[in-house]
Amino acid sequence: MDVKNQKYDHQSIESKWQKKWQEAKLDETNIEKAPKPFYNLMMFPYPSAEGLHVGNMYAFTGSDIFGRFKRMQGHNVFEPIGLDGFGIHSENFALKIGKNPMDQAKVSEKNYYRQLGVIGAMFDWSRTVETYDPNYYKWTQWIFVQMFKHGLAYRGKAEVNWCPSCKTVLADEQVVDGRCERCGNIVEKRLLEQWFFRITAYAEKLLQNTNTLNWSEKVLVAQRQWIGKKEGVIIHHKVKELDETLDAFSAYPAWLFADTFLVLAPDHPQVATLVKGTTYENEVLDYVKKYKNSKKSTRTKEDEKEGIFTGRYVTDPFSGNDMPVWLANFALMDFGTGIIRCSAHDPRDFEFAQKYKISLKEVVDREDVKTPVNAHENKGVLKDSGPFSGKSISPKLIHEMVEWIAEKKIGKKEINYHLRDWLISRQRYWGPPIPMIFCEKCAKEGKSWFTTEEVKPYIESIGGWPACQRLSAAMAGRYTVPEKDLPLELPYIKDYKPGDDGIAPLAKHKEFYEVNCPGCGNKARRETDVSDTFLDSAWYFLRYPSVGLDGKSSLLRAPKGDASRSDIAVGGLPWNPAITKKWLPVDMYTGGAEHSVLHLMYSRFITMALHDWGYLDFEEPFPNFYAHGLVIKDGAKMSKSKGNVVTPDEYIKLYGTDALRLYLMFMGPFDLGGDFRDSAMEGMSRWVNRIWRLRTAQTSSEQMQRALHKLVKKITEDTEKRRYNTAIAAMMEFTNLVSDQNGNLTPDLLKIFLLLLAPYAPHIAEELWEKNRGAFSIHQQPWPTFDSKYIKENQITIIIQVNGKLRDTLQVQADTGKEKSEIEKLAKENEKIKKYLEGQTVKKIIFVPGKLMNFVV
RNA sequence: GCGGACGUGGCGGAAUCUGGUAUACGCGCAUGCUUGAGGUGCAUGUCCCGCAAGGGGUGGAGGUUCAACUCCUCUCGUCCGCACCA
Repeated sequence: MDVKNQKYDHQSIESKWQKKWQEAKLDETNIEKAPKPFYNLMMFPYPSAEGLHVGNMYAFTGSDIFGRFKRMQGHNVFEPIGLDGFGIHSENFALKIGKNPMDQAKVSEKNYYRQLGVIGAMFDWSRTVETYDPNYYKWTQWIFVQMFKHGLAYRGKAEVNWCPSCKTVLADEQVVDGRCERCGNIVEKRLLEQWFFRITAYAEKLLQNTNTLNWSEKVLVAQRQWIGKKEGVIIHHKVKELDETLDAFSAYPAWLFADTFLVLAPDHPQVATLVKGTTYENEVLDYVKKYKNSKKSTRTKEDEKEGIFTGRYVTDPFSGNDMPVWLANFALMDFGTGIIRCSAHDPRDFEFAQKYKISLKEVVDREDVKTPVNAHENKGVLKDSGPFSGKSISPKLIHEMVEWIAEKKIGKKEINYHLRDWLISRQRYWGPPIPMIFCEKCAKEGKSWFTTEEVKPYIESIGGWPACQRLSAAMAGRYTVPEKDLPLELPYIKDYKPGDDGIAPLAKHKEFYEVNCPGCGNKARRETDVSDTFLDSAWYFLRYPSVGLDGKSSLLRAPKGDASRSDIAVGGLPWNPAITKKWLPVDMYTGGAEHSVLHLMYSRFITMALHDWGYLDFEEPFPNFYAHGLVIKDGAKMSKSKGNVVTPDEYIKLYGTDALRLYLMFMGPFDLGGDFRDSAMEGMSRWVNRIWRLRTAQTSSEQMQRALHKLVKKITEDTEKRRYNTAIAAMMEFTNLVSDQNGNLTPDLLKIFLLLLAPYAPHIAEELWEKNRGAFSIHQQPWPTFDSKYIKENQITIIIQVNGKLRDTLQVQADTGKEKSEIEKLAKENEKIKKYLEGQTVKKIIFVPGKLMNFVV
């Protein structure tokens, strides 16, 4: 017998079915009519390389198996795909290969979509989203406009990362330990005026809602950590000989009695006032100049301990003593008030005090600081071990201290968040131009969009006139590009490279930025920065179900104008409200934990804002989120520099899509990732061929029937919980059994097995389904059910232990296994057991019906 | 420093949620068969010590329990996130 002829020809069979499925529009969801919508979403890829990475395929396969499973369970599954191709990732790749990002986008799109087309996922190709499509970013700009109109977008000064060698602005993610990811040079900070989104306004809601989300725990923890809520107090300090108050923040109020000096951040706005006219003035200002805006990453160890006395003292409201005021660069303007009360408790403060010979207080026992009064009387300095105490102070004591402090009017309660406002502007080319206009004339006259007639409908939503006037003053001269003029298209330019001066490429194009002011009609200047790529991906899930419903969808794959769809035309919104109500929020979201903080936080923020403005009826876009693991290669992280990046293409060609899908899912638990090894890949290819060679017979043994029903139960449970690795192992066990029994399997039973296999290996399942006269398509069949009468064993194994150690097992009828006396009799007759019980007194017998008996002697 | 996850054969990993036959499934390896050879395919074996009977064994030390990979305490180690955070 020639085995070669029996080899599964994956290439022709897989492409045959891919074509048939496409022709049958098997994966195109009837968005309008679906009775049981299930929105199965996965994070769309950002093209930052030639093509798809095996890590992408890993994520998509894990998500797709779930989608296919849900479809067979009777849900109308919508599984969309698109490209997050606008922004810095794609731009950097284009720059690297010396191409215009706009040209490269088309090449990448073709490549990615070709690859995504052969990974066996049930993508609905009639509704793709590309973030660089003007019909998409029209609405990204629309969101920016709404943000501005609702007072959530503002201008402010901010530091940006600047690499002096690459002569470019870098995103935070591109700065690793203070150095440029690409060239290794130390990154500088430059203070520039930027656009921000006021995400901090939602800090509390973003935090509170984490309790309602069904997400992987580690992602929720990361989100809470990122928001970083800290409750504490602000203590007011009167400066001696000056009419000035210094406010310091503390999260550990039990220490406050121990503090002996104050430290300000070098860039604190009150520094100049403090030192004005003192003998220390010049020295301090030199210090400020040196350390202003310096971050840990750009400083040396010695710098960290540098400080300077301001020549001023404040009165400690707790003790009435004088406290010297110092400047030191370990105080950050970013946190709290930029002023620290310092004591011997903190190792950093302690070292600083030692160096500059600042007096400290004695340390007393923890027992003395159990209440605010105790703490006060003892001038309570905590002692745990040596001069430094841990920060483990009970929340109850903190609460009492805060109340006490508020009562004595020494300070006030304060909640501090680590979350910062979202810096949204980029001095780059490849992104949606920020749809704003600045008019100098209007600015001088104090006019802005907030003073126009158009503003009235929005007044209420931003809290009435006072808020509006405040915004008006801060936003003088600012107008949005009129909504009817959106999209504000990104022009094709030749000088798209980021400038060595930190100026956006579009700022060199008069024809782009010269516009008339929407307010006064005079010459004004259009914004030339583009928005952050995270804004593009913060709302794409809202778009997918509505793609095509406005008749002018995605550039490349727009459904041809369909008159029957005119009744649900979108009109003035990025999405169709009825469709959105039907399909959102997303039923299941799958993605990597690595960028789950930023992307998921921003998406939640945008959704909450849209909800508050009345555009959406839900606050949380992803009630269910599953974080998958990372694929590594031969024990090491995949990276271009190591040259160990696996591309799905070669493996699909060699072993087939199904084998690769199965292998990826078999490597390890889906939430933990796995190690990609070529030899193991071959093993999976062998199994696919074994499935191909499975033979059927006229009859099946009862054992086979039982095994199959158990398998149905196992695969159903494992797939639901996404334990794909153990599900595949169970299927392997089943095929091993079939081989052992020489193909003792009827076609009907084989077909049930194929149904279980279908979500995992869609092509071979379909082919074998057809060969066994199953009706097209296997993927539209209902998920099989099991009969519990086949699950119950009639022969069971009873474990016999002596003192908890396994000594023998008994094979008995299921009924017998429940009878204690019966089992005891059998066990005591057992030769092996007899040996262990001989000459011993049985003190106790533990019996678990149907499972085990344990003799305690 | 704070927070989280994890630690099981030569390797990836099962069993941990719900305490009850530790190492399922796969890789690798070994031997044999098939084959002109390589490959493929098939069969058998594969935690450790021991001829066997038996004994030991899930990073380490304790504890709870009739029984612990599983639960608890401590400890060591690895990985991830946050961090001059007051």
